[in-house]
Amino acid sequence: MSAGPSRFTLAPSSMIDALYESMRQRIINGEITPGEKVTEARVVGEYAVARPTAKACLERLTAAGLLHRTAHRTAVVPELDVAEILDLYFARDSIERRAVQRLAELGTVPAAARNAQERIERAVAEKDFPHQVEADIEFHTALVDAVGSKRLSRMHELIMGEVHLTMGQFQAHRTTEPRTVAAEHGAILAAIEAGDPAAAANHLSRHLRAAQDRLVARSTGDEQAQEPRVGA
Amino acid sequence: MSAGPSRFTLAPSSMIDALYESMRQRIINGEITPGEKVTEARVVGEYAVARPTAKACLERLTAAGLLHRTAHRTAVVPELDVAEILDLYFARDSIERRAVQRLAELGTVPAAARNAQERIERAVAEKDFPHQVEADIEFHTALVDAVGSKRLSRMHELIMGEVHLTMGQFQAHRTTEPRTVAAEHGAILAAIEAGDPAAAANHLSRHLRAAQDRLVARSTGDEQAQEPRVGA
DNA sequence: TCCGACATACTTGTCTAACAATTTGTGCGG
DNA sequence: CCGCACAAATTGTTAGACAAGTATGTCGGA
Repeated sequence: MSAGPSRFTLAPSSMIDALYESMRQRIINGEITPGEKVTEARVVGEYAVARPTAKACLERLTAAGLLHRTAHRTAVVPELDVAEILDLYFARDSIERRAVQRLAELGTVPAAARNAQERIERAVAEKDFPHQVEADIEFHTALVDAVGSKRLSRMHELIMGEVHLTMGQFQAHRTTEPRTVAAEHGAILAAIEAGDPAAAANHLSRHLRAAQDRLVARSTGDEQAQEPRVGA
Repeated sequence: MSAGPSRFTLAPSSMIDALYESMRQRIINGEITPGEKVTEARVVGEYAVARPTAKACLERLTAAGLLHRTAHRTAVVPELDVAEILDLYFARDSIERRAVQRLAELGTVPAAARNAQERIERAVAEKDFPHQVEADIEFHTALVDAVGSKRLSRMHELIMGEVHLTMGQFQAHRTTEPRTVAAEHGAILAAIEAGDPAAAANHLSRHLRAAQDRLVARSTGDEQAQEPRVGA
């Protein structure tokens, strides 16, 4: 219609949304390290926004599990211990297992999942770890979204922030084994296509279990090596 | 300790929390009917609070599914159609089914659940429908919480607001069958105590299916009787 | 030297006031 | 009867301010 002075706003149309996205990226990519304090005043200073805006942003991040906050205390980026990793993956398995079961019953393999898997392989070839992590998240999110349940997707989204957080921190150690991951993803999709709910669920649970074990192994191994090393 | 001028604040220590609780009760009990608009200015006028406070309250209610809101539009109490009821109960079943499975594996019957069941029977005897609904919610919440997974509980909480909403609206029709409900609850607990995950899950799914069918039946029946009647 | 109480600084919770941007409703004219 | 422009209502965001709570540091006493 009117080719007037309208600007295309790729920004999420809302100041708070944009803030949230930016802060989310920074936390996930490890730019803001676990244990680091994030005050409202700091956000105000870094982005030139008003304090209520920063406050709303921190509240959203807290709701997504990317920040921890109590009463009148400063928000901090959480460092998940072993118990919380187990809890997180139990919740994750509950949702995704149900999702792939339903998908197998319907026999519908989501195109978005195949798409994400291709992107994973491309990122692996280019040794682009951030995109590899992102594509992996998208693969699992695509599975859940394909069920078509708004509420299942919302519940999944509620915990995937924390999952992303653990993987982002994990990425610094770059000990992922992309070949195994690709094979496991393929097995899940194959079981869905074959219409075998039990097999799909089992493949998924094994896949998640492997990821969980890697995280736990790193977490316990890091216990005495808290400080980041400085030299090679 | 100074026994000074400290007042005992039973209110949830935060203005916004108190507001949220009050509004939540009013929406669930049907005082604010589905389809009714809830502007920020209205909340400001009714509670004598500042607009930012009211805004934060509405945002929380929206996150809990008790209000629907888009962009610059006024928030409204949602009326769930059949498709959304099915979606809601699919999500609910996913969580609670997993919970009772895990409980049966551990063989631990939560005391809070038995407690809630007693309260249901008492409310039924006194024909106190609001408390009956509340105790029923607490029964199911107790099952999930007993698993001990913070994140599973949070996901459950995310959708139970909407469940409470449907039951609150349902309550006006008072067509629940308390005897059947008590028997179904008992069967679930028995299966958990017996350590039979599959049986517990099946009992639970049947129970939820029955509740869902009642809601759907009412919803389709109400389709042509939209307006509330004025006379007896 | 060590421990505890008080004072101070920092951070968050909430309010008042205001302006900007967007949606919705209404009335006029074609 | 339909479309367009204007006006009202509502929300998004900002600024500044004060109160309340927490954490920290210092000082005095044992």
